[in-house]
Amino acid sequence: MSGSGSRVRSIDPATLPKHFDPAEAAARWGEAWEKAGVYAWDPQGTREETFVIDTPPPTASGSLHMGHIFSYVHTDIIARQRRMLGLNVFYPLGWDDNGLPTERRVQDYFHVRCDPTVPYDPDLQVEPATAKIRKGRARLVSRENFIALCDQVTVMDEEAFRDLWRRAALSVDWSLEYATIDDHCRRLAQLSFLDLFAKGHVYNTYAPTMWDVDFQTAVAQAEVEDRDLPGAYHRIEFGVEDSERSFTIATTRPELLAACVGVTAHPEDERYRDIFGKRAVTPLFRVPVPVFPSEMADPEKGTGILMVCTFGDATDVIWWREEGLELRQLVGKNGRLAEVTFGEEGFESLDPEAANRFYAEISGKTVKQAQKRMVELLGDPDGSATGNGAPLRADPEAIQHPVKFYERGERPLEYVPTRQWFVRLLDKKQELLAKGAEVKWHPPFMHARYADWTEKLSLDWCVSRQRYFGVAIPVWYPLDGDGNPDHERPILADAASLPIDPMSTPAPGYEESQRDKPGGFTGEADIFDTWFTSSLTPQIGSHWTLDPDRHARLFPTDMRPQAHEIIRTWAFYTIAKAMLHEDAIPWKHAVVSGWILDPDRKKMSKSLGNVETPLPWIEKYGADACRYWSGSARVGVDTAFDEKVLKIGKRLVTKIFNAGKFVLAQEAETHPVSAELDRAFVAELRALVERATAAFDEFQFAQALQETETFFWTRFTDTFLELAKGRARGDAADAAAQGSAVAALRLGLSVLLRLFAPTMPAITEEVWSWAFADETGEPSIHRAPWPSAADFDGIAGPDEAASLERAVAAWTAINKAKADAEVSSGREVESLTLAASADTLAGLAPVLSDVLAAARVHGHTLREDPTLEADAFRVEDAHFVERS
RNA sequence: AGGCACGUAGCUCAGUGGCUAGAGCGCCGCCUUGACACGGCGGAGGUCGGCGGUUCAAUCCCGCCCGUGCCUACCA
Repeated sequence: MSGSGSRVRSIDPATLPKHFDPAEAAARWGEAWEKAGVYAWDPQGTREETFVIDTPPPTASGSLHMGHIFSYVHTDIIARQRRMLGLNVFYPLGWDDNGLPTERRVQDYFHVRCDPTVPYDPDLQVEPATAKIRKGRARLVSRENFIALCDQVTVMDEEAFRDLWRRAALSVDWSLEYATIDDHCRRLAQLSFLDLFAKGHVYNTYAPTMWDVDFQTAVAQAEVEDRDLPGAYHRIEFGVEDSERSFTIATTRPELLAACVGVTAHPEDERYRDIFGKRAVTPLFRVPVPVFPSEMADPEKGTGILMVCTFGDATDVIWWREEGLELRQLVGKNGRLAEVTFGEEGFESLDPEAANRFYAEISGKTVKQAQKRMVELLGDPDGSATGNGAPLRADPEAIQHPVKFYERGERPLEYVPTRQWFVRLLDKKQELLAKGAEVKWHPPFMHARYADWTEKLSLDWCVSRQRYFGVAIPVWYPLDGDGNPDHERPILADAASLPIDPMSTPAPGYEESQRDKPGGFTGEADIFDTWFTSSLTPQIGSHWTLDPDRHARLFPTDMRPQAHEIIRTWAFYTIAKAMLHEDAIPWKHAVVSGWILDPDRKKMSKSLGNVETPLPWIEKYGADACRYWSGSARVGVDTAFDEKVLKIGKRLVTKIFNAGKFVLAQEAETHPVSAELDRAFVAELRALVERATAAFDEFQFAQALQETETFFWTRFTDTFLELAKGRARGDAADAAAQGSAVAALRLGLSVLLRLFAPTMPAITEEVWSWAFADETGEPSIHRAPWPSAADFDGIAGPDEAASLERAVAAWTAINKAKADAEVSSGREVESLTLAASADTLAGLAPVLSDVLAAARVHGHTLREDPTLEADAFRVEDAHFVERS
């Protein structure tokens, strides 16, 4: 165990810059990492040695904020730690660019609207819209041109995101980049549809569906949100056919009176029992409608009796279906009241002439306009069905009530009967719940969000959208002799032909010339819900059905990072897809990040105007400091944005830089760790590694960081380093003692750098490169082995576990004496007396010289004082050297 | 209205059935020290949201309440 004359010294501090420049280092290392392929996934790795991340594909809508940094850095920290564990990390990044967010951004950016009836213009050039252009009417462009503009904008937006990810030092493997609109993803999504069709999990049907009148598309349950809006109960008197009887219903949607197809009340409601089975007569339109009892009617609400319309709400749809009521659809796809004629089939009236006169007043109006006019009309006694005067029996009673909106929409959803494709899920709730329970959620309570949503699911998944920028549904329909499509017998695309667009490719067995001709075919114009594609991200990465070998290596994935507000969409649909396709779970762990809140604890979002854009912060504090901020927030916990944390991160980076500089500048003979103080430090270090590793195993990166950071400051730089400093510099004559100190300091630095590396990749790589890269043969710390027992091989434990603690206590006591005397803690001490219990003094002996050196004490006396508690020290009779 | 989470120092957050409840920032005092003034040392500051209960012992477990946030439900 001799140094045999070999010496260590790695750097001359004079050659290093005084301060660390994070921006310069980040740029330099970013380039080096990419060049060296540090983050490359090895396609030959087995499933066991591979760690697969199902990265969320961001919507590159052009708005970047700290929330993006926050959650993606969480994932990156895990990725880097798993890579250091020796795992073959599969860490792709995709872009979820299809769907409405992109369409909306394109509409705004160019001030255009898609109109499928406009012919394609191959030479179309559109400049970004100016404020002046936006004042005019939007330019109408063809479907093909619109899609091309979407492609153009997504490429541009993705560049901004890609730059941010690089600046944040995300260790993604860019060779695995994909976009949900690219050929591979379109192919996968269409293959998914074919598989679901073959297994009987999809169907198309004509039914009332939630419809956004602005975007003019169907939407799924998961995309619907309630908003509290002011409304009003309108009390309207109805008559009863062949009777003097009348009753008053209460409704918030008087504009749908002409769509009334029934009246209902609770079966036990004494007030209305006599008219069940009779026909009520609506005012104004004089339409007879059945009165029926229903358990769903609440006697406490309104007047206890209500009109059923096609369609005012979800309950109307149920009544309509269960009671087999007429369909009188008034609200059209554009949100305006359709033109109808009373007296014709489906719109029977006891007085068609009056009905049509009244209806003419609201026909073609928007729902809102129609309501206003309707209230006026209801004030007209001529409209009464009973002869009791104006049908509106009271002033409207203002209420506040929840109204369903498409989450991105501006006007309430309407139920409009349309033909849509659905994935059948309602009959599989139990299986979906079982699959959700198989996934390990972090934090565990996030599982409740999934289970809650799944249990309360009330509609199958509507996957068709009447939009343009997205993945086409790969079907056609044969046309009969009259040109009517047969939706019951869709023609499916051949799997080998995917991806295809049925609007530009003819159906198999047909010629393009037969498109939309009687006896020919028609293409499905709808596209898929964007979640239909993004729910396949695990399979997109694994090349499901296309490359079985790769699929076996990558599916199911290990980790799905995501935000909690999209558990009901992305997480739910991904679980559903994996189950329907392969009866599998898509990932073993779902790691759910919290939100970034502004200092007022409001969610940071574009619509609230409280977003912090990340680039200025990266420039001010450096990527490592921003990552430190992200990495200090625990999984699943909402976190307020706080600049103070960035400052702390930057301070830590500086401290690592300086500590590294000091440790690696020490020159000594090579010796093993042998001194008591050093062994005590190494024992603590070993325990730290165990705690940090255990935390990472459970995806608790914040805990690992906090443990490491606390240890770094309080056990390493502020204490051990200070206590061992003198010996390391060679103040003691003993070369072995000096070598031990240097070896322990270097081991401490090496281990701490590696523990910090996942969170702060640039500074740790920088310091690593000064010495350890060559020594270990690991050119990048990000491929270096994660600290483990192997790092401490051959180092004996301390004689007493508390040696370091005791040394610190004695040193602190001397420092306090200096503080009390208002002298610098660096002041030399001529002499002092150190009092402590006999046992404590005995325990201090092996580390005493380090304490005295650190405190710069020249002469000392030890005094036994049995009144002092264990490991308590008192400094007496201190005489300080006068400053020269 | 149900469910979930949260409520700890001025601020941002850790933490645990048991010594005297912690960190950083901020504040006060001292120290230009030899890796680091982008630093060091010392200090003040808390009825751990409230009320009950279980326990030898509760900030932690249980119940109720108050407050905050989120998810879900609620269009007559």
